Amino acid sequence: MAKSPSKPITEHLAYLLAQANREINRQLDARFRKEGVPVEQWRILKVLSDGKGHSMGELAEAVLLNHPTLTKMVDRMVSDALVYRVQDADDRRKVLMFSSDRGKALTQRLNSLALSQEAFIAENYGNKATADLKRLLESLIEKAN
Amino acid sequence: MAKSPSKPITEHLAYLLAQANREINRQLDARFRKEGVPVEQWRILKVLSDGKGHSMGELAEAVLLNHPTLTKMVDRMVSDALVYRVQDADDRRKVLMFSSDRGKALTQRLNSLALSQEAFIAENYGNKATADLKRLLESLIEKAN
DNA sequence: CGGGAATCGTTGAATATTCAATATTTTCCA
DNA sequence: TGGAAAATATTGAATATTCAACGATTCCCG
Repeated sequence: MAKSPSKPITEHLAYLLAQANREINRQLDARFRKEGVPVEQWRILKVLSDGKGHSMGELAEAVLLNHPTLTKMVDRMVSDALVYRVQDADDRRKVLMFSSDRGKALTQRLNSLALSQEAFIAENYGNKATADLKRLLESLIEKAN
Repeated sequence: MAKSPSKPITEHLAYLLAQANREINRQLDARFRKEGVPVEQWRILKVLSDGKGHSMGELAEAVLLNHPTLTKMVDRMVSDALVYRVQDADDRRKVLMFSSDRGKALTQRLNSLALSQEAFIAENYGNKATADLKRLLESLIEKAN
C-alpha cells in the first residue's frame, strides 16, 4: 500500500480563508498606504464613528484584537490625536474611547478608500458571487461561536 | 441632511474574511495546542511532506509567510529537529528544505487533528455550505491575483 | 567572455504582539 | 456589611514579525 497522500493544504477551509484574507487585506492596506494607517486602525475608527464611546473590551472584540494589543495600538492613535480616552463615570474600571475630529476626518477618507475596494471586488468577482460569499461567511461565523 | 451612516464594518468583505479566518484559526490552534505547534508550522510540514525539497521562496509563497519570517520560523523548526536545510546543488543561492522523520511523524498527527476539525465544521455548518464556501474562496483568490 | 543587474536567502535593528502579572474597581454572597 | 471573587484595562518582559540592507550566486547581454 502506497503512503496515503493526505489532503493537500490548498483544500483545507482554514487555508483558503487565510489565503483569501491575506490577499484582500493586502489590497486594502495598499489603498490605505497613502494615509499611513493599518487596517486595524480603520476598524477602530469605524467602530468609534458612531460617536458613542466604546469600552476597550467592546472595541477589542469588535476589531478582532486582543486587549494588550489594542491598548498599545490605541496609545499610538492617541499620540496621533486620532482618538481619546475618557474614564467611564458609571463603572470606573472602564475606559471609553472616542474619535477626535481629526480621527473622524480620517475615517471618512478611509471609508471611501474601502468602499472603492469593495466596488472593485464586486466588479471583478461578480455581484452575486460577492453577495453569496458574504452570506456564507456570516453564517460560518455565527455557527463557529 | 443627517450625517451619512456609512456601511457598518460587519458588512465589509475584508472584515468578514478576517473574522472567519480568526475564528477558524483559533479553533485549529486549540487542537494543535497539545502538540505545541502553531498553524504555520503545520503548513510548512505539510508542504514538505511530499519529500521533494522545496526552496525557501516556494515555501514562503505556499505557507503565506514573508521571507524573513519564514527564515526565523524554519530556524526554530531546525532546532526542534523537524526539518533540515540542504543547499541546492543546481543553484547554490537556493536552500532546499526537507522534513525529518520526526517532522513526518508530527505531520501525521497534525493532519489528523486538522481533518477532524474539517469534519466538525462540515457537520455543524453543512456539507453543501462548506463546499460552496470553498469554491467561492478559491475563485476569489484566483481573481485577486 | 566580462560585468552589471537580478535573484535568493539571511541578518540586525526597529517595531509589534503576546503572555503573565498587576492595579483598580465592582459584584456578590455569607 | 465585609471581604473574597470577578471584571476591566494596563504594564513589562519575552517573543515574533517586519523593514531595509547585505552577501552570495546566477543571469543576461554588449
